[in-house]
Amino acid sequence: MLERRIIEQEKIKMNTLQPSQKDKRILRDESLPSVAFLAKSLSDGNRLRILQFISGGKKSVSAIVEELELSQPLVSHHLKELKRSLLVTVKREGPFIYYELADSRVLDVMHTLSEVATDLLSARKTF
Amino acid sequence: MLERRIIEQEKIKMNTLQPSQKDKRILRDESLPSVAFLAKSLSDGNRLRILQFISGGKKSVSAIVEELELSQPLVSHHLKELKRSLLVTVKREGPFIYYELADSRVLDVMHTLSEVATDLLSARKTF
DNA sequence: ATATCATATAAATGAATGTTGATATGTTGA
DNA sequence: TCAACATATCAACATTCATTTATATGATAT
Repeated sequence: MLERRIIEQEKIKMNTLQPSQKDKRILRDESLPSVAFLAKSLSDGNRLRILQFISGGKKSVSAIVEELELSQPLVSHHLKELKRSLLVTVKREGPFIYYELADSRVLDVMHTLSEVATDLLSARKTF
Repeated sequence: MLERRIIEQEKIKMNTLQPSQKDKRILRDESLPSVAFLAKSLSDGNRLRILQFISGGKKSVSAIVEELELSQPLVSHHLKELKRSLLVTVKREGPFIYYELADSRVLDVMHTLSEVATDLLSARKTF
């Protein structure tokens, strides 16, 4: 019999009714690409290190290079990526170009993801 | 003269002193790879749609396929990726395999990133 | 003007990723 | 056992991405 399948289909229908009212955290589908785009910017360890470093105030490229011990072109590349996602702002001062964190909420996001990772990993080992 | 450069170097040194005390949101370097890994899982629009859909309760693969109008192998692939990052849990029930959101905080992260994206884009147009 | 410093860009490469189409595995009901 | 369904895996492909090395652009000081 196909009872199980039919029940399954009904559950699907019920669960998809008015999805936006069930949880205020639900986002509209149109906003997901932007979220994915920002998340992609946060998906590289070196970029996260850069963001964290410049969160202490504007930093020049050479300062980032020295602090993170990465090659200058690599840092420039990642900064270009971060600029493309608007996560950093740029300001020229004399020969230096300073990069600054555009929105401190990305630090909150990083912090939350870190906690989630810790919890998920510890739960993983609990069995 | 090299005064400017020297001053620059001093500023760098001052700003990097005791970085962990300056802002409690600063993470240890060792935790950044985990954050990057989770962010990578959130960096695809289809995966975000899946996460959002299953946030309403456990969903079978076929339910996801129908709701999101994606091919079944593609959904399976993304679910495998989400499982790899521990963001979803799996439970077999009869012929169906149900996926569930492992941690609702990823919804908060998505929401925050959405707000950040909105604000950054609107600031972009303000000039 | 020119040498030096700060940063960006270009070219090349290897690795990872998203997607599709075809096929395999596993479960259920007859 | 067998047919039908649910899901996973495989192979192939195009694309993106992180990184390196080399070079170009732009600002400053002499």
